[in-house]
Amino acid sequence: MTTDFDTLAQQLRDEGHKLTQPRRAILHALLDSSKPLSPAEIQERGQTYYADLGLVTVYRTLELMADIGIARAVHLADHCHGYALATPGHTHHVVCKHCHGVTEIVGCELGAFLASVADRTGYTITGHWLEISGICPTCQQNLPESKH
Amino acid sequence: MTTDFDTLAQQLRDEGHKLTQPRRAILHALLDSSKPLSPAEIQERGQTYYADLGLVTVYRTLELMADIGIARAVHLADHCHGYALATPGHTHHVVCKHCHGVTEIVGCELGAFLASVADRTGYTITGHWLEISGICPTCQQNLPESKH
DNA sequence: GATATAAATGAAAAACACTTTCAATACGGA
DNA sequence: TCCGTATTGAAAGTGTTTTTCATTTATATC
Ligand SMILES: [Mn+2]
Ligand SMILES: [Mn+2]
Ligand SMILES: [Zn+2]
Ligand SMILES: [Zn+2]
Repeated sequence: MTTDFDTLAQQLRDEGHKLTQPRRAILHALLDSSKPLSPAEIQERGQTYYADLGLVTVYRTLELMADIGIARAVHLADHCHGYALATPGHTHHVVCKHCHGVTEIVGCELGAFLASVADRTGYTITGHWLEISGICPTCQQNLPESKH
Repeated sequence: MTTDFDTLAQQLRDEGHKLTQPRRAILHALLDSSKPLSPAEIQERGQTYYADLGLVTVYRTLELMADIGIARAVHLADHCHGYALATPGHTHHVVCKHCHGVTEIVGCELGAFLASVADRTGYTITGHWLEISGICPTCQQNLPESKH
């Protein structure tokens, strides 16, 4: 159940990537932390494992690890890059990975889930983001073949 | 039900803010669009309504409108600022608005909701973000008073 | 263990996104 | 119409992410 270093390292190898010192350092940094880290934080912590670790490599490696499924990007509340009018009633969005079109989902059915989160964590919940990604109907038609 | 220009403009006035040409232009730009726009896109489109619209004003106005509840920030998939290991089983996070601590939520209870989204929109759903914000138990104790 | 080769790296610079400062302007009440 | 203040845009500053490219490193093969 616990993801350990060797398992993650092997996943890299299995996907045909090299197991380099920078990548080892980044894995260790992520394993050490109980919370999401910014690229700069990952560089800083990773340098205790590999002193020359560069920031550019951190960016590249995180992208690679996210592609493979080893790491995941977590949006922090700052630096939001899009705005929409706040339609009454609270909505969410589905974004097409291919054409980047956005479809609004009216209605939010997270009430019960959020209540249970409040229960389990002790947090007072004040807001949430939900964004769904997929392929829109139009793009499904135009690209019935490839995968990436 | 439809949010029209006059209603939104009046909301600005009601909150004690001036109804300026830049703000009008930004409202029009947002009303025109069916999807979330970046600040730069809003400036560009807003300039068809007010040619001198500056980007700084766009940032300030969006923040104001979000405070009032007229606009909302929507995270687009780019420019993520944090990474975490993809723990097995798919998790979400609650982020404390005060201390920025992060608590992981194990388990995802969105299956039924996502299925209904697929039904309603025709999208093939390939992934989702859910992030919850609130005040953690510790911060609730340390700040039982103020609001902002 | 040495060698060959492509993948991966870090430095530097460029591109981009966002914020702060401040003098000039425009809104809205009187 | 006039006035006081909220609001504005230019400019400069800060921090983040990407691109480019010469060098280095991992690994497969010998
Ligand atoms: Mn919701
Ligand atoms: Mn989920
Ligand atoms: Zn599409
Ligand atoms: Zn907290």
